[in-house]
Amino acid sequence: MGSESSWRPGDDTAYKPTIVPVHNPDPPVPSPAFTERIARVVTDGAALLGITIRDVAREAGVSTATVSRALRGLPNVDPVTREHVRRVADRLDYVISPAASRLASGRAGSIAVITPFLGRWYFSKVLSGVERVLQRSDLDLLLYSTGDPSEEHRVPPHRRLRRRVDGVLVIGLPADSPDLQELFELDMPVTLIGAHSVGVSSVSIDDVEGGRMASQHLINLGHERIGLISGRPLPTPFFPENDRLAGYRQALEASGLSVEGSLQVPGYFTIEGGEYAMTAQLAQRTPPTAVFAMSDEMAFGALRALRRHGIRPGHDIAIVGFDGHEMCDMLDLTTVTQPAEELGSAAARCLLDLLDDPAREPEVLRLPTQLCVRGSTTLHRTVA
Amino acid sequence: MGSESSWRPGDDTAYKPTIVPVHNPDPPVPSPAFTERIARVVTDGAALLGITIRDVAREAGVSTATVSRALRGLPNVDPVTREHVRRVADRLDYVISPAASRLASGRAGSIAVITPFLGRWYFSKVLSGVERVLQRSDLDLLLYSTGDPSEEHRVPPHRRLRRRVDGVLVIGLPADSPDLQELFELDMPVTLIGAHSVGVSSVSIDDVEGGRMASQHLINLGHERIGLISGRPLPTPFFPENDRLAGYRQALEASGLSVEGSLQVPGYFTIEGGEYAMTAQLAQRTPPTAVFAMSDEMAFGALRALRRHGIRPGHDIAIVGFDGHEMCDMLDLTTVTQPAEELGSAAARCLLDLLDDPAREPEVLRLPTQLCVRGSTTLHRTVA
DNA sequence: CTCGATCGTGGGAACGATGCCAAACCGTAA
DNA sequence: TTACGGTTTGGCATCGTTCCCACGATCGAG
Repeated sequence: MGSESSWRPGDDTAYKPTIVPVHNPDPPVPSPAFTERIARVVTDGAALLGITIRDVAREAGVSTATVSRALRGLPNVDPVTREHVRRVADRLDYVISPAASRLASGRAGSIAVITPFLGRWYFSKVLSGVERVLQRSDLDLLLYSTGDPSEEHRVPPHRRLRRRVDGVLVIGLPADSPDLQELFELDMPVTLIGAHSVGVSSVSIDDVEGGRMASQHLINLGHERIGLISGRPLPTPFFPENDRLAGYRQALEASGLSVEGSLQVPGYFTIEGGEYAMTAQLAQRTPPTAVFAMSDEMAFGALRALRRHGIRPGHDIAIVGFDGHEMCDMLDLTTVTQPAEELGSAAARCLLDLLDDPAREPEVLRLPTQLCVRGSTTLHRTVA
Repeated sequence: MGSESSWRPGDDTAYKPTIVPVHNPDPPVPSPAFTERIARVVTDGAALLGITIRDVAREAGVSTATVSRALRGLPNVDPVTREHVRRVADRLDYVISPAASRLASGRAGSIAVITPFLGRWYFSKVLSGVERVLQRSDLDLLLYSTGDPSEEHRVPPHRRLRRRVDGVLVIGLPADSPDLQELFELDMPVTLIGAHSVGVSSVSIDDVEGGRMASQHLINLGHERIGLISGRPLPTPFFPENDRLAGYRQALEASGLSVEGSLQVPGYFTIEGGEYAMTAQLAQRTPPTAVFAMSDEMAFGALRALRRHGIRPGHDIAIVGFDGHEMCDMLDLTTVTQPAEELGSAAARCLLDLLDDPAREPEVLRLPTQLCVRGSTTLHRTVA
């Protein structure tokens, strides 16, 4: 280490380049408390005890209040003092105790991410985006997975969240869900991802537009019987993809096409589900000539079903997915791309802003989607 | 609510079914502290303050110590007292303050999961398994993503972990990594996932065996030029898949086949990387007749490259992946399946055990892999 | 030169639980 | 009756910060 900058308060305790100041035989005399502390370190093991802010304060010759202010970057600390405190803290390898800090400040220092799934494409991508932003804040990211919103929650997290987090990020819960209402009652900052609700911050895509885009694309190709592979069975009141469904319906109605319930089959957002749904579509007396799957994973399953039946996507039938999964390119699947990771990072930033100033107007962000046309919808269909 | 069970200590403060006990005009007189507290609730807003253990104690007519014991299920509490305290706590909607609890107990009440990636198949599956187990413990799950271990860490988390967590779960960091060494120096319970090291708990698969299984399968089919799509470029000292590579080499050597460096191309565990790697393999003067890709995602990319070149997997070339990705079935890809989610849940259980009793012998678990043969390796090859 | 403002700093009371120890209580045996 | 183990319970110090308030020093304006 280089030369030391000048240093004022309590010059008797001026910075000395000794590594372990305890062994320093010079005045100031080690306070009895400090000696006793060291004794405990020796007997109990250093790891158990750790250095506290008081040790830093004593060693730096200032008060604990000053150490706290200096280390947190608060104003009204002399730059020289601040630097000196930082040095001492560094030298002692001081780590602030989050528990104590949280207790004293009343802040939880962490935010919760609530997601129905972790192992599925969309959710893991969103989470990835969230984490990237949160990493460079000093907030902890607490992860809660609830399982499918239509099922029983494994543990309703609301109770746990109470004094534990400063804000919540919710992925893929429909805005009208009762679970969400409970969450709002906790009144702490919340940002929705992939959903939106009046008076609440949210980052999402325009699902209506996305659904319409996919459907319109099929209509433009001349299709008139357009099937839908939805998520859960359609009478489900609260489900995240109502908007995507609405887009599908609107597009069809706008073109004077009938929206037939028999052409809407649930695929449960899984590959297998998509496969079953496609098979069901094909079993109809008049099968659709085109299918819009509400997620790529279901579309993948649909493609498999088609292959099993010897039906060539893009030739004999048109398929559109939704998400922008990396595999679409491989499988030559037309899809509506959404920026999942960006949804996560934007939402995290949004929540951080909200934490800064809880009175701030809730922000509603819509990120763009894009139709990505591939082989599964190449061939135009002759209008009957 | 129904009738109240009998109740002993301090019968003057016996349970009364009033919702807000403060308004109860009977003795015992509300202590000044309590009145003052309520005043603050009124002015500052109830949400800010919250009910503390003292409120519960006062309302239940017992000491805070008893409340603490009763609510935490500690022994030596009269069942009647316990039930009564529980009821009162419930009625007041009391939530324990994690910060205070942690400060007093010295436990952090949370564990960290450190993973290089979140958005990739393997890691998201493992995380999913971890979360499922941790959910029903009372520990918080803190998520830290580091980015690729070969790159610079975005934030070295070790410092942050110090007083923040009771234990650490590490996914996919090679046991000999320097990062891991630093982690061990924190000396708190650690369980490795997908790696193993002497003296440390770990849950992994037998990667050597897995790599050999895949390679041997190709050898058995009569292949003699077997390419490898690895992760990072091979001279990398610390990378998680050294074992998988070792299995590949062992299998080849055991069959008297030469292990050629030119047949080992990095694919960076991504689809694109796999595609490039496969293209590079094909560009060789004598391309391999079979390829083992160290992950399914890279194998997917390889398949795409093959399609681009008009080469039919299973006919003109054999491909084996590694992981057991759901898409393998769709793409008819032979692969070595590993139980990613179970790795996560087993590791979480292992860490919980370790937290219970830190002196316990470190547990080393190996979960089985399985070769899953599909169309990409069906055709036998005539031995030259 | 005096009077505020402003800045830097220290003292000490919270924050809300836990955990140790002693006290109270209980039933039983001497 | 007393003594005595065992169980319940209460009192209180403690964990390591933050935050409020007070205090002294410095400085420019009147």
